[in-house]
Amino acid sequence: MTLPHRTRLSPRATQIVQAARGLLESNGVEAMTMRLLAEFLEMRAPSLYKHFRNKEAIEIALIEQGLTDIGTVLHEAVATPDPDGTIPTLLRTYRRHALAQPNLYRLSTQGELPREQLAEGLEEWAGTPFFLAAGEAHLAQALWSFAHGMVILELDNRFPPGNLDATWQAGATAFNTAAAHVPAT
Amino acid sequence: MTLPHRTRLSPRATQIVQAARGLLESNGVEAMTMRLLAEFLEMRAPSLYKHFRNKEAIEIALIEQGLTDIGTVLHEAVATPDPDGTIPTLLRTYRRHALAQPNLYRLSTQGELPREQLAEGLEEWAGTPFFLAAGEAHLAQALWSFAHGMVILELDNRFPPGNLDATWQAGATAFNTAAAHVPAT
DNA sequence: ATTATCTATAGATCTATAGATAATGC
DNA sequence: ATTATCTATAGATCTATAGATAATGC
Repeated sequence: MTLPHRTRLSPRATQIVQAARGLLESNGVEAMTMRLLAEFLEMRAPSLYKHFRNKEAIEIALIEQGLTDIGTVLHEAVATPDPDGTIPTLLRTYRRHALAQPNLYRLSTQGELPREQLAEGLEEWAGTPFFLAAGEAHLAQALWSFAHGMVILELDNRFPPGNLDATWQAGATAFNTAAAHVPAT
Repeated sequence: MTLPHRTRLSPRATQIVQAARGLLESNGVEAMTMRLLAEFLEMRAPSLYKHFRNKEAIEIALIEQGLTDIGTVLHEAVATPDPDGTIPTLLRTYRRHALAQPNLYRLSTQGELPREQLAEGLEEWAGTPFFLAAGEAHLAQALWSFAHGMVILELDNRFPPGNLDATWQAGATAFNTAAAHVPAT
């Protein structure tokens, strides 16, 4: 399955998005202001508006990057054969990827998506690995919800102290068992 | 299991929190400002500071209310015998409750909790029904993650058009099967 | 007396536009 | 010529404090 086309950006605009990503990841979403971004780039805030219509346009570029990155690693994960089964592999990959860039993960998965401004097909493409692993659309969505819930609760430090690996394992087993009962097509 | 004590508030402070809840629910979290809250109450913003130290204190009262409400309905749900099993009932109740007050749900379940300022034991008490339904701590956390992921993705309009009931059903079945294999204590 | 309200205002933000100036590309 | 930058600044916020005034409770 091939990656949808993303909005093409000028070299300078690409630099700005990279800087925004760095700022977001190291200082959190509340640091993602035009002023701080400009400061980080050693330029003045109004100059940013020659490259992006407004702040939202930068956020959209970041969301596209977040969805592209996550889709890339998940597609790779489900393509790799694993004796444990593809659901545990998918979940491990999902968790590792999200925790490695928590703030970009949040930005691209929380809140409503500005779909009409996003590269066509990107969102669906990024979610397809769940379908490939679960074998059926509803179970796939349930599996995705479990993964997202786990990640976001872990990032928000909502779990009591304990062994989170075992929690992932419990969910993986439950979904793996359910997937085994999906009739093959 | 008995509800932990919450911070006691003066009658006027209670009114303010109720107004804040109304404002939050009808206008979203970005409308939850001291100015708009005061306007809603037909008073001036500085007067609010005679009742609450700062804005965070109001948010904390709201979070306590959110956790108390959710805990109350979930405890009731798992106490009611149901031929379908307690996991499907718990999930149905969780979803219905969250969707009925989406903004309070978000406020009390997203982001880090200011635990040291929250009523002792409240968070744990609100989550106990998952343990009662799943029969084991790790499966309980996985079930909670599934429920939270489903709700938050539904609220954020992240699912493609389709039958969400079937998705809940798929998850419920997966967890129900897993719970059936938990050895009874 | 005490408590709740008010007015006035400090002090920090933020996004975004207008118009001048410097740098680059044909 | 065009594009990228700058300075200056408009116009909206926000939270929170200080101190005056009105309302309430003993």
